Amino acid sequence: MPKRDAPRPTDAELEILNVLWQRGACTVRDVQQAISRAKPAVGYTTVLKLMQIMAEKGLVERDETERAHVYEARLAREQTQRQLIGDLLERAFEGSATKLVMQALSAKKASAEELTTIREMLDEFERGES
Amino acid sequence: MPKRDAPRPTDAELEILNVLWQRGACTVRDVQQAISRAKPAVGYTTVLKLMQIMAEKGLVERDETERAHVYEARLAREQTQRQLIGDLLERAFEGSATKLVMQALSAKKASAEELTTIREMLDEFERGES
DNA sequence: CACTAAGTACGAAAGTTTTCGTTGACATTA
DNA sequence: TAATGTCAACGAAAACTTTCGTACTTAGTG
Repeated sequence: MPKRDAPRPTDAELEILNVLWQRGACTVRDVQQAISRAKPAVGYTTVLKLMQIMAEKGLVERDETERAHVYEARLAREQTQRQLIGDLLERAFEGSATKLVMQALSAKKASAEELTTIREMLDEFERGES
Repeated sequence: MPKRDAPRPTDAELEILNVLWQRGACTVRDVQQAISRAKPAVGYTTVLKLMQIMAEKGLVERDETERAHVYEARLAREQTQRQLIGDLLERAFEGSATKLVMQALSAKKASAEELTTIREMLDEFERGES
């Protein structure tokens, strides 16, 4: 049986994935401490349980060779980002990427620098597509 | 007491909001039928219950003057879209609108026409901001 | 009036997500 | 070796989401 598609990660799962993407493969303790640095702190076993569930769901891969298991995100950050964007596109934007981009720019006042980067991206995108 | 901020709508709630945005103020039956046209059908009382909860949460406003209550989205579609995008930006894109736009374009192959529209938006945005 | 149709309210079940306590295994060290 | 600390596993509680059955109300109709 091939690995089933990874489901959309929940909020708490995404928080864990962010740590794994930023720091690479991690133990549960690594992740728990990283999260607790930025937040009111969540218990160790909470994070452990979530990561076990994520392994079952196929969101992360677990290396059990060491006593402290090491977890790694199974999909690249960009891949998950595309998944989340595509999902939101369908659920809230009627599939219109244009509208989504428009709201993205007004949701977070983009800097001039960002706008330039986006313009460059558009150029590249157009070249690659046509 | 001022109305508390509307929380992020859940998946099922967003589906209802989509109907209200598209058709304007609606009764529960209107919404239930609209949803059932596009889906395996969900029960009437399910939709009713959801809309009652949404009224409590402040996602919709309810007009009870008629026997069949009439519901209306409390926030404009664009406002909710911004909320969802802003939320996703924080949770999955480290706040980088640029990265989000990039993934949006590659998640859904944007057409040349869309790219043009986006460019125009960027121009307008830049003028308005600087 | 009795009956039916269409509506709201309510509560509870089922599913999912998030939380953490407890247990037992294993390692480190006094 | 005994005590202490770290870990995975498990189960269950708590919170939230989605579903629908049932009861009650009101309006229309024979």
